[in-house]
Amino acid sequence: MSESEKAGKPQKFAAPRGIADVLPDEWPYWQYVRDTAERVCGLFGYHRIETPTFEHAGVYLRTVGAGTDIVEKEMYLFEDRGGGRLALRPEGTAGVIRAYIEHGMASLSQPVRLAYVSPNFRYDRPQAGRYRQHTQFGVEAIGDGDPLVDAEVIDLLWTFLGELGLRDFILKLNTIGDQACRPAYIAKLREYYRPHLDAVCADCRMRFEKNPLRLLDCKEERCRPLIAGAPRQHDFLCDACRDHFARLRGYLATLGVEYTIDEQLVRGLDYYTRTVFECHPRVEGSQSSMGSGGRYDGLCELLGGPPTPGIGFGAGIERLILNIKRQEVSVPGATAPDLYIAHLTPEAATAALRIARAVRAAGRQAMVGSAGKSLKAQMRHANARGARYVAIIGAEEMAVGEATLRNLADHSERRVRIDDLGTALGG
RNA sequence: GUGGGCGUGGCCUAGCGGUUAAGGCGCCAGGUUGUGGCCCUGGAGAUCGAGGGUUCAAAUCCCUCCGUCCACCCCA
Repeated sequence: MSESEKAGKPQKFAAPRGIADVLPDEWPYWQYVRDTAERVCGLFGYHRIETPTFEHAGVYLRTVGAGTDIVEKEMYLFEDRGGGRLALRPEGTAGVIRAYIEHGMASLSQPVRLAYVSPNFRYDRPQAGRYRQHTQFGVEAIGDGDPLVDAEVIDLLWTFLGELGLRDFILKLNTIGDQACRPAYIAKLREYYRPHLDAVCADCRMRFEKNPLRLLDCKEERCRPLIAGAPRQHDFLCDACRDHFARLRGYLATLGVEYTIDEQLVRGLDYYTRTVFECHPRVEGSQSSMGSGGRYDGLCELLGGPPTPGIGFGAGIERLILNIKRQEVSVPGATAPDLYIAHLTPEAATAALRIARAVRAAGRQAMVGSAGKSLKAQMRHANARGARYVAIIGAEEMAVGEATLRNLADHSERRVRIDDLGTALGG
């Protein structure tokens, strides 16, 4: 029991750590990003899918990877009352693949093109652009392993960022091989590192065991020389992977997508194969990634489905908004009332209600003033809300069935029949 | 998980040991009888994050906890 409860006062609550409210002032940014995502998905023919906020824990435990931070320390795991082991969604892809398998989407024409905007949960330490609940716009193209689809998905992300009005972003691209060639490379990498394990940082010793690919992007100064001399993944790619990557690069060149090959780029989830990519501003800040993803050709099988290739990306809306603000992209603001109805008597209040309904029926935003407030107060309110017109209705107007219609921009006033207000606002 | 900064009315900030904690924004109300934006006046609103300690005296110093922000890590 808290101190305040002992004192008999109700406890005050704050949102849980790392969980943010989106307040009305922020909403225009959200709406802008969501609308843009929806529009671009429409252009590419990606259809919306909505999977549940929680799944059987195994959906993530089996796919994301045993050594990953997500599984090891970030998942929100809980039991329901029936004893089922569940997990709040930590990432978007696994649940979509589960739905793909469960609903037999393999029998649709492939690839199945899906898109979603949904909250993800990770128990991580919050900081700028990092939350315990964040919202991802994600896209998945499932059932076609050709690099043409890789190019399409990357183009979708690229187009999306461009449509958002973001500038100066670039694409980092890499291939991390597949089940055929990656094991051999990892063995080679381990062989190379093994004699030097006492020279590298503690994190790298752990990476050596759990996620050797990550050895390559350690930022510790002492680990750098070793990285420089490490065997390169690209030298170990099988012919199929090499060809896949080469064709993808050709497609991207055609599209004019500006990218840099980053052999250090690996992903935090184990299921990725071949293509991995990440978009970020040319001038990198922390947490500035604007979207990243990759191919996951073995994922479907991990969830008991047929062998099915797939590729997708996720983009964090909070971070996109961070970048939108940093780049001062202008977004459409909140809407304002077309008509604010100020009323001065109880009878006028009733009329105001009727007028508001008529105006709204004509497709325009109407707001009724607060009862019992002075005209001055209502005018101030109308102005603060950015109303275009104010209809003033007092005893004088009521007597003749009219309203005084004031244009707040040019201060002009005229009398309008109350019944005509719905249409009197013009264009 | 590691390191650092910060916690004063809804928001931003002043005060950094000594009378009733100050200002700005916002909110509310007035500035003649029914009229906004600027301006003026007034008002509401703070147990100075919480607990403990030092002191005659603490928002101000010390400790603990909590929260928050930033960075590392990781990632969206």
